[in-house]
Amino acid sequence: MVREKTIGRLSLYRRLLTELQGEGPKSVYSHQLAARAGVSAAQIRRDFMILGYSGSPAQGYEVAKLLDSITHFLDAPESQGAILVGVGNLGRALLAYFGTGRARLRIEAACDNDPKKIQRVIHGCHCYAMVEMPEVIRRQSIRTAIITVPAPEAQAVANDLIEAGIRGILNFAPVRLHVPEGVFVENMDMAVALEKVAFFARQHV
Amino acid sequence: MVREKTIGRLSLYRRLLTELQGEGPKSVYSHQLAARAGVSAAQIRRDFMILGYSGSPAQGYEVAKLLDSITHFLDAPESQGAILVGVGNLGRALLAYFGTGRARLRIEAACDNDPKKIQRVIHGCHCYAMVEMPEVIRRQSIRTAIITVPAPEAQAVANDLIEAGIRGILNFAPVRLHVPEGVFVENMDMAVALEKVAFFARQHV
DNA sequence: TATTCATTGTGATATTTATAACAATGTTAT
DNA sequence: ATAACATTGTTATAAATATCACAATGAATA
Repeated sequence: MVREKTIGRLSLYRRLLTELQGEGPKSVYSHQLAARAGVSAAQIRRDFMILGYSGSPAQGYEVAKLLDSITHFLDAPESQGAILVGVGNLGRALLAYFGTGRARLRIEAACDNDPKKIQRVIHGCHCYAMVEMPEVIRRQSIRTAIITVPAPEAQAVANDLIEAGIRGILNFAPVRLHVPEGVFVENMDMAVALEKVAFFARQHV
Repeated sequence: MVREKTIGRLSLYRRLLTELQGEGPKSVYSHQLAARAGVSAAQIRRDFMILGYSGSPAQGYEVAKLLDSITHFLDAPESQGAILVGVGNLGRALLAYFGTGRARLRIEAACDNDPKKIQRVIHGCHCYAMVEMPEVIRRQSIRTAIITVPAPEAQAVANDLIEAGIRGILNFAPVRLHVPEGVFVENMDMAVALEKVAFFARQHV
């Protein structure tokens, strides 16, 4: 019943609303948020239906209350951690990217099997040895993982992660992971994305 | 008429088929490729309908001919270049990631406004000053761009890129770009992706 | 040669996702 | 007060996407 695309947009709306809040306005209309999000106003109102918060036809939505509603819907009651596996170029870039803030969803640990990285702190995140991974995941009750290892290792890493209790994987390795029922995988396949863009760059002329 | 999702999958199939070719088999059945791609066999056969290449009910698809057909459909007749703007952590990681091979689609140039990076070669890619960007794009007939600049700069960069002739953008900045009709944008919003994974890691229990 | 069989290509159908449309709301202007 | 208006919430509709189902194919076997 929960639409996958809707979840992604709610996350986007939350970020946009947080930015908006910093600019002053206490309330916002669907069409204003729509313009920032690059979606239709109808889409926004439809997405908000699952939140259980209603705006007013005259004032629109109260930014603060809307943010509360989205956060209540999206986030776990307690703060949630993630683990990143594979501290190569891309892994480090992601550690830096996610480093700042995000009280509710942080990368709490990294893993690699390169001795030069193990027990180091990289962009503010402690790097453990691969063998320590299951214990870290269990100790910190982590359910979300980011895979940034080379393609040939990705499936084995995924298996270990799932074995240790991971239930959601953000996969940057250019491989389709085979996972059991109940494990959610989101693929960030950058090679595919770039080829898609190149294709439509020609079509859309 | 060309389905966006289909293009992405064709790109994926091509990569999987190239891997497969290295393993020996000269032909492949839809269900074999489906297993590797993590989609249904029917999905594969349907996607292939736009290629104008038919397999045989007995032999399946000839890998080499299939690869030719996909490449003929996806790629430009001449090789196509891309430009990357923003050589920060993520930008460098992508230069490394896309560095190897890809004869038909290469990152031919990078841009930044940090004097320490300008006129350097980073992961095999020459870094130009931002002011040189339009000229590089025009000279090398580049139509595809990757944006990895900080969020506040992304829209201005996009405007300049489009002005210079870019028609497809792979956007890593956590901002929705406003672009004119005829310009294709693919957002790689990693914060949104991670939150989505975290959400479904809890739901899918 | 006739039969069996797994597979293909594609029309029909289902599901997901997005848009359109509009009554209900409540503020503002008259 | 009342009318005019822009906006909301939601139902109805459309478009995009995925699955199902099966006749047609042609190699392998008998």
